Amino acid sequence: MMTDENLEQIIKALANPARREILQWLKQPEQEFTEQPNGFEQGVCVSQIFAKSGLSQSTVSSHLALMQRTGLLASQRRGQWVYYQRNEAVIREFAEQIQQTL
Amino acid sequence: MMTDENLEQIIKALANPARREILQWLKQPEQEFTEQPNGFEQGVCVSQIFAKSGLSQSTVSSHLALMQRTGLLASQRRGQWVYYQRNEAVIREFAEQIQQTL
DNA sequence: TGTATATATCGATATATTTCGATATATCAT
DNA sequence: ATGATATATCGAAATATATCGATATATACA
Repeated sequence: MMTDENLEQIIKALANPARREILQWLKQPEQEFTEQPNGFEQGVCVSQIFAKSGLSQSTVSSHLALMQRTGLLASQRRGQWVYYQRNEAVIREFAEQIQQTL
Repeated sequence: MMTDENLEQIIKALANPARREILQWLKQPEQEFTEQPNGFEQGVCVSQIFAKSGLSQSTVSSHLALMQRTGLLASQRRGQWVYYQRNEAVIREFAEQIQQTL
């Protein structure tokens, strides 16, 4: 069960269009991004998201970091790259919480 | 089917704790507010929400107006009073949209 | 050990949101 | 009409968020 604070964080995270867009892209990496060295198993690396976003590298990095803090995303460093992916469990729980409590 | 713009408005509306709290209060007016002249059938009047909120009258009024613009609330003037109530259809549709598209 | 590449952090600025008090408007009661 | 009550709007100040460029850190490779 998600804390109220976490719920609040997630709602705020979603209140930004750039972050919502990134979250959508990460649903279907094969469709949204070009091939990566190690495939999309561990997620999509920051530079790909950056390339697609039209935002600065620092802005993208901070959006990703924020979504990770909320639990919406998980990240894994693999050498020089950091791969971000959706945390489906958290996303599902958030959606259920909204259904039940809103 | 809700437009993307409306979805965006609603998420932003919910990104504020005072507005979320008001939305919760309006689920069970009998429990949250003192009796009103005409009962709670048409909703709860601004002054009651104001009294409970700890915010200024103008702030409460603007939160309510914003939630009405998004569709989350509906309002009805009855003499000097304006009654606000949840728009359950919109709230339900929003929750479903989140479930399906997040 | 350098140098290149990927990502994160910092500091500054621009924009958006929240909140308030003052005031306007709308309705009611006398 | 006048005064009282309820709500909305306006303008300003405070706070939060988004964004950027510059720079720091982390890893890879020659």
